[in-house]
Amino acid sequence: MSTQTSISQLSIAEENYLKAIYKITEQSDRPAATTAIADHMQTAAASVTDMLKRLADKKLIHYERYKGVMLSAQGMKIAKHLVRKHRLWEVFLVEKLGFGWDKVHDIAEQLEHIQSPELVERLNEFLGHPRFDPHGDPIPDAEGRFAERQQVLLCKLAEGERGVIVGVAEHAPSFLQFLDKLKLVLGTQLTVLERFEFDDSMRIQIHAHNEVLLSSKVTHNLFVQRII
Amino acid sequence: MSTQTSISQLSIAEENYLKAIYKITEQSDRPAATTAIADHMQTAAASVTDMLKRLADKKLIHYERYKGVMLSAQGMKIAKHLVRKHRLWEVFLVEKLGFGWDKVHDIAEQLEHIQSPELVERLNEFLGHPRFDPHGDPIPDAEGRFAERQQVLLCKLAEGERGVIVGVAEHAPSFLQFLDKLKLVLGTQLTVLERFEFDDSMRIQIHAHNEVLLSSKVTHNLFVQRII
DNA sequence: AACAATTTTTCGATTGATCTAAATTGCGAA
DNA sequence: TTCGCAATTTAGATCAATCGAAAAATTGTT
Repeated sequence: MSTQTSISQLSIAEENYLKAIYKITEQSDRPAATTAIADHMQTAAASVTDMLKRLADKKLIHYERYKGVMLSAQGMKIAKHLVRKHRLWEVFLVEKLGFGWDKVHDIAEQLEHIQSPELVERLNEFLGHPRFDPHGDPIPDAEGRFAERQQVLLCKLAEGERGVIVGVAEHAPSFLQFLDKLKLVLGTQLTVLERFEFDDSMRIQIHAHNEVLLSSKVTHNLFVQRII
Repeated sequence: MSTQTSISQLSIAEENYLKAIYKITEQSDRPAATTAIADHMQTAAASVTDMLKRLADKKLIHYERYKGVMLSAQGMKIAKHLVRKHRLWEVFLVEKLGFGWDKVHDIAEQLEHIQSPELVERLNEFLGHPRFDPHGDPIPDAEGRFAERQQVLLCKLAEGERGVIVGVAEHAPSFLQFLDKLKLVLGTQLTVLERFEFDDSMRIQIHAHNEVLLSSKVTHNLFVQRII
């Protein structure tokens, strides 16, 4: 057993900062800048600096002034647990309560702060140990491990290639509602009929008969798994 | 349609005070005293006075200094909505996630602060519109109306009378665990075999064969519905 | 290398929620 | 009726979280 710091009761604000730092550093693997965090959290840069000092005192981040910030092992653990909770609750809201995938983010944003390890594990059980959330994002397991998946952006597919929609890179409700309208939901199979270089758009065949023209914006935000 | 004040985004602290005032005034119908609130919330009396001023400014309570406090119509509405959410979440935790009835209070205490009217109504639907929570307490409907039920304390039953357990007055985990041990769960039918005046205890028949002696403390905290 | 632009931090202040200690009010008993 | 105690409020302080403005550090450009 490791030296359990009892998941050190954090405030909601502190948890939100950890999650923001996680999201920012997740992509680039480089330290998160103060302004990047401020942008992500819709707060003033001065507020971020204050909080970084507090989080550093609690050993949740590695912080040197003017140098950006990285999560410590403990901070990473908490951040991943928050992501786990967020995504499990999203599955609950969509699968059990029937919410649309465009409506669940804000509610899950609140639910992820509920403190109860047993609740999380029972919820996971109740949902059948889902590995992906309603947007196709992987749900880390209790130890913080993510499921891997062969996925590429739709824009990477060549003419004639087939794929199945497995996720979205963009989570804006308007984008998700647009996908609903076009019946481009997770699990949908498609074939690339034609690619137009001049504007990066693609003509796509969905199911048997439907055929749609997708803009660059769309093809760059849809994850598919190739079907060979 | 009424003049929806948009359920005026309150802080968790404010919501907790409203609920405490609700619980205290619910029984006696007389104004809640500052110290009663302080006891209930485990805070200093001075903190209560501060908060009462803030809640009075927001028109959620009727407050005159030194005179105690009552909920306003708006405050009552919010308090009842909190009770509704709390009890619905308790049903969820017990019925869907398999928690024991002695484990759900603290988690529901957190979940009741989640803000989303749609979530509450979908949860209610999902749970099959329950009218009572796992402890037998009534769940107010969306308009704040409670279900009525013919219930009396077990200690009110005469020798020979029969009843079915429908609720508990005391919610302490230790009491609930004790009831579990004795298989005195909600829905259990029982018959009063004998009453002992000297210590107010009762000999009770449960199901077909079981027979137990219940102390005054127990019989004064179990609600039963008479079977005629 | 020097300087201008940008980023980040510091400073001083505010708000909400809390506390202890001191002052005030209300009420019951003598 | 008044005196004393308990309840309540006020006063003054703290802590977390936030802000705008000013100062400091870094970065990039010439």
